[in-house]
Amino acid sequence: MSLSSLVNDHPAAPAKRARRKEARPGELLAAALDLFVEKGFSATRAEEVAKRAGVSKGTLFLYFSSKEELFKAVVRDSVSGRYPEWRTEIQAFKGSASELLQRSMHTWWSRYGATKASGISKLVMSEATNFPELAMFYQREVVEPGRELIRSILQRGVDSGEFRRLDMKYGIYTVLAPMLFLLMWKHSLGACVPNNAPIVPEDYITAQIDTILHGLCMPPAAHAKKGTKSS
Amino acid sequence: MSLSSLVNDHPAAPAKRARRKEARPGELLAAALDLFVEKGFSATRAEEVAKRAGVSKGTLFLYFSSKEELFKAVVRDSVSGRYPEWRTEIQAFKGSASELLQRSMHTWWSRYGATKASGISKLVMSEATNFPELAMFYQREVVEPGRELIRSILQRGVDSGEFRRLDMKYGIYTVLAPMLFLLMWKHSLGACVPNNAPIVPEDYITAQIDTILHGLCMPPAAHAKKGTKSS
DNA sequence: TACATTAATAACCCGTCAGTCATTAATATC
DNA sequence: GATATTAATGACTGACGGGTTATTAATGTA
Repeated sequence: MSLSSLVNDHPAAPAKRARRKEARPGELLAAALDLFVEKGFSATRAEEVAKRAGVSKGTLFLYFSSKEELFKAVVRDSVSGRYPEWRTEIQAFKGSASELLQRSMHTWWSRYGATKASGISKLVMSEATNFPELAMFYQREVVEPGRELIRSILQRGVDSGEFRRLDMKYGIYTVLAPMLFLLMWKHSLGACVPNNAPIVPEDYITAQIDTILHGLCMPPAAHAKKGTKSS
Repeated sequence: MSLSSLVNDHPAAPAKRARRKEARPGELLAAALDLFVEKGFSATRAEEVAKRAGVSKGTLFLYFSSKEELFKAVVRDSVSGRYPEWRTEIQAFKGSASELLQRSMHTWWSRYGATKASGISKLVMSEATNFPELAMFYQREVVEPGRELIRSILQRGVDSGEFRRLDMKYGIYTVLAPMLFLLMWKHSLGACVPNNAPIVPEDYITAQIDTILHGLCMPPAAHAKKGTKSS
């Protein structure tokens, strides 16, 4: 683009003050997602969001009435929207509950955990107490639906006799805790502390699944077979 | 105290400008811990810490050269100091690795997780990327020693044949992840979102231990015994 | 009582930042 | 081309907050 302006600066030139009402909101949301994930809600500067979107601060407030509204729009745009698709896939899955759980966890990582959008979850956990309105918004739009998805997976295993009978209230956390921990780690200490043995998410998840399904203890039946991994 | 000043305001009166060089640091640390835990690092105001310690802002900076130094002092005072005791207790424990793991997790909660000091862990996870120096300080003084403690517990179980052979690198997270998740939850969404089924930490930990040790799947040997819980 | 020392203070400095508003310029209409 | 409309701007405001410093007063010493 800088080339084009050197070679030919009349047509398709960057246009310093272009009027692009349609494109602005999307560009602002993209810039805001980047910066919220990188710095958190509080530390993100409205002016910097605007600059990254190629616009002045005044313009940002022309499209979003406040920083909080901007944040909510980002969440709706890049997090809540994914649930319907996942719900459908889970319901359509043919196979054992173990397989479903494995696939769901790996898929969740590749489609959400590994993307920029996952930084939003970390941000909310981090700043919930300072911005209770945002926390409640997130709880309603993201946490509750997510809980239901996990519950449906576990319930399938219990109903089929594949899983032990579980107290669902806490059983959900068996899945949720390791995944959210991975997210938090990736976006906090894992991101800024030099580590000679960094977590490889896929390996971490594989290891967690193995323990979630089979536990740390030697299986009672497998008397002499030390160290059996199910993989 | 306000009573004493009404009844008798000459001896033992609050003394507006008392010189108490010995007591200040401790009082400032206590006030800082409260506020850091309540609001986080960035959102905590130096002046408010001073006020809570019954002192002016200038006095705070007389004892701690900056907000970051104040924070480090809080960490040393209320987190790092506990490790030697725990290490000793774990090494001295007589009993199975399962029992040791159970006791360690419950003890960790009652002595750390349930206290104010645990808010420091949440704070660091939350603000690590914005304050990398603090993150590295915490990694060195808290995370690494903690990892070693968990490793020693799991290794004991593997050595005795009680646990399956584990990849220690990820095995540690089997214990660490559910505990840190509980901490994060307690200090974030759990603290500000009204919830009709709040997590009861002791029950959560008990449930997690059960899954960590035995997994979700029905034990292969226990053919018809659906839903067996260990505890 | 006089003087020296230093703990404590409060006003101050300087930078930051969410949100506003008068002004400017790109487009639409005639 | 003239005029109206409105997208976009950037200077501005008001509040905030970490850290400093000149001043004050409590205590120790003689």
